[in-house]
Amino acid sequence: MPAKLMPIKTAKKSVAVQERVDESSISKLTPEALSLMADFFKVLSEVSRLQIVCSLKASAKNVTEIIEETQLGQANVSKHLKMLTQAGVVAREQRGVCVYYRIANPFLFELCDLVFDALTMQAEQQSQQLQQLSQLRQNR
Amino acid sequence: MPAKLMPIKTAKKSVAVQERVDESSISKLTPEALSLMADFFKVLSEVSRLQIVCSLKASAKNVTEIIEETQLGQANVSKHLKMLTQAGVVAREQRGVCVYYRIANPFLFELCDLVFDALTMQAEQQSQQLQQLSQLRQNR
DNA sequence: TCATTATATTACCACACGGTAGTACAATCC
DNA sequence: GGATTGTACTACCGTGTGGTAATATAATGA
Repeated sequence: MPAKLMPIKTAKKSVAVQERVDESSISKLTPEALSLMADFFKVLSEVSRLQIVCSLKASAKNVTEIIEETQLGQANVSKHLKMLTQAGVVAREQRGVCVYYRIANPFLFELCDLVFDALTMQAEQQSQQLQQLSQLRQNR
Repeated sequence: MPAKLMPIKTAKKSVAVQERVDESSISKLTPEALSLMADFFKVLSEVSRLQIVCSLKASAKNVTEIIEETQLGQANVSKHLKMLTQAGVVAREQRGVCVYYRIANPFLFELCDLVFDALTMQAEQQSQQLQQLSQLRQNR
């Protein structure tokens, strides 16, 4: 039974006890905890997997539908879905002959939107800086 | 000049125009945009780099200090710092002989805390489900 | 000048991983 | 039974990348 996680707003509830961390802090995490985080990020660090995740945003889909939407190879999609499932990012559900996958935790979309916005702003700032630079060069 | 990005709360301001996306949505991103996101996640998908990022949470540090704190090899740290710098995650600043690095965008910590909380809750739920399962087995 | 310190770079190895062809397997249909 | 469909798995190849030793470079100090 795939478990729904709570939305971000209420997520701070009970953090694993981490001998006196200054409240939700990355600074003193053990290498093991960092390894878990790294694994999570690794799952999201491939375009194909992000494509699959995106294709599941609107609704749950079976493998064939995912293949059609992403234009990825069948074995490839199957492999990625296995990884996404093991990571708890998507949930698997057999319906008759087909196997449907869905996002296990809507938190993922908030996260991706956040990252996308940050990257967008970063890109904007960089282009602004380039503009300022070229203006400086012209005014010289 | 490393640019500070805005905190999460106000980050939604100006998203790159993406022909009628339903407001901050991953669902219809181009493969190119997904590729940028994947690259960002890939930077954070290695324990060593997360260790370096963590070591910079308290304050900016030079390479030698980072090496001491993380216990990583010098060439290794240098390589990772280059990658982190190119990704815009950390900023480089030469002070005399030493080179100091600092987190370029505090947004990163909010992101990592969010992910850590989510992973923690996920782990908690899984252990709860295991408990329930073993109880079911006993009551049988 | 020579040694030392701080950082970066290169070359190399080992390994992980993405993609794919081929195969397996179950269910359904003819 | 035989063919087809939907999904998973295995084997394999090529590439990317983390770690490290060795080297480079620049600055500082003896």
